[in-house]
Amino acid sequence: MSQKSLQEQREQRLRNLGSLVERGFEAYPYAFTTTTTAASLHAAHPDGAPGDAWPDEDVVVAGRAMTVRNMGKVTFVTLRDATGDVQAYLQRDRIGEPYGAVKKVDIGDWLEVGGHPFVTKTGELTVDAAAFRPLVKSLRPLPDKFHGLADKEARYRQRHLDLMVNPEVRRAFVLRSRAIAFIRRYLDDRGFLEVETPVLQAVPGGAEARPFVTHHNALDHDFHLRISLELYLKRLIVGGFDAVYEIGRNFRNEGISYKHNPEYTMLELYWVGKDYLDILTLVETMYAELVRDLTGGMVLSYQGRDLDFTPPWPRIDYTGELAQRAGIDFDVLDEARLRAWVAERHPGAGGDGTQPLAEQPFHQLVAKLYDIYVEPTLVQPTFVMDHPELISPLAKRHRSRPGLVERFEPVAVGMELGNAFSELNDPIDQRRRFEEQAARRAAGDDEAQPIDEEFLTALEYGMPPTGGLGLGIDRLAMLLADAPSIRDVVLFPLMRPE
RNA sequence: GGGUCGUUAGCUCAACUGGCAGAGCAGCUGACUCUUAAUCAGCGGGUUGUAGGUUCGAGUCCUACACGACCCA
Repeated sequence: MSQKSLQEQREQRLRNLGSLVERGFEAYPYAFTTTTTAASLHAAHPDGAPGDAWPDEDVVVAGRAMTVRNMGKVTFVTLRDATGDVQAYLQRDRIGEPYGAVKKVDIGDWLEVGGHPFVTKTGELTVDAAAFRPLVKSLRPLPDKFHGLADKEARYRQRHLDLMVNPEVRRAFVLRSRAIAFIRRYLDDRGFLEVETPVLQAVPGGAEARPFVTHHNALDHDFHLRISLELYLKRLIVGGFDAVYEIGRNFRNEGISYKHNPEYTMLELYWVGKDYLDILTLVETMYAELVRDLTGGMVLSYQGRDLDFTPPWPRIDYTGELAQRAGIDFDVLDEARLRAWVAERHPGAGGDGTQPLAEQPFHQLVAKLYDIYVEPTLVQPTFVMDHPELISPLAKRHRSRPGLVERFEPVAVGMELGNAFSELNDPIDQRRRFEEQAARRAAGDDEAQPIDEEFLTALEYGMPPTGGLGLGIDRLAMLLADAPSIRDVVLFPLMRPE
């Protein structure tokens, strides 16, 4: 690919770097020290009027030159640091001979500027430079200073550029980081212990998903990247910890969509002595307090809709809601009747050539009906309660509702935000559930979970009654940042290599 | 997996029913001591995603491929 213009600009910038060195500047200095930042300088002088000046206040700021307006013997430079933008004013009469080097400053270079603050005729707080120093040369031109970088592919592949020129992008990732920090603080304050469990697993379990496979050379064995944190964390409960959590990356070998990235971040926690209703209270309170802490209110504006996180959130019944939404007037777990109903209502095969809905394995059929009739209708934060056992192989049977388990999912804007159970701690029942999963695997369902004998053995030592939770961090960040796609809250979303 | 759309200068985008590939920003030269999308004058910058095809002639039409976006399942 010929890039003559780009090459010319790069060569010009290298020549400019050479000129700066000839003038006695260090090409790549090792450190610099500032006295303030763009944001704190603005905060220190909030109500400056044109003509105001603080000649006794010496400040040093540093940042990337985003615009350079050279007017001959005076030059304005907009510097951007991690906190925002601040303008610098370089005039020959004040700086003296080194002013000649200003012509060799390119947009994108980092500059250190020392001087005193004043307010320009047009009311902008500015540092009147007594001295300046280049900190690093940018060899490449920045994207359009007005339009920024718009091409989504370029923004994802070159996130550094996206962050540089599209300041609102930074905000989403700051929010994400603060949310994670809040969760850590919240759980630490309640006596939870943060732990780390293996990413490389011989038997990937804890969820129904296809794993990535990798190979360990010295052991000459294939391992899987984890698809959940669940089974190892429960083994820690067996071992005697009474409240643990992990915030970590899961890897699922499946498609990409606005709410799915193949690697994504989950919070999982396990809490001894608690059942799913205790966990529900924890989720409701933690989510609400987090939203209030980060945004100041309980209502988030997401893609034009107001989401109210004020507890208590509505609770709806999985099977009951499905029946009502779909207009089914019998028990949705009555397989024969449901298949007949589906055969009548959804006769076609899926667009991807899969078998007709009515002929799919019953657990898949139920889950798909939920995906069609229930999940998309749930906009406000809502708890979906008491799932069928056949789609919940790790959750404890409901204490009073046959065929169901003690489980809930927080849902908002049609997105599953998490998943929680009264954890199944009966090793005999757990083995039976695994065997059902194994039968599904044998029948060709490669998302069904393999039997994890080590986990079963651990359970046989006795896991005390425990409530557990998985919470999607990326989707939480989407809500907080008002981001329409998960790729807007993942710094480097997975892309096919160019 | 299916459908629709997109890919033109470093960036943002034009280019009619096929007829010399353009603008703004960025860059270069010059002017300018309060500008802020600075302004003014001049100049350079292209294998139009890749590979084929149709045509006197292709950014434009056809085929395949690559990458991406959006929608559907």
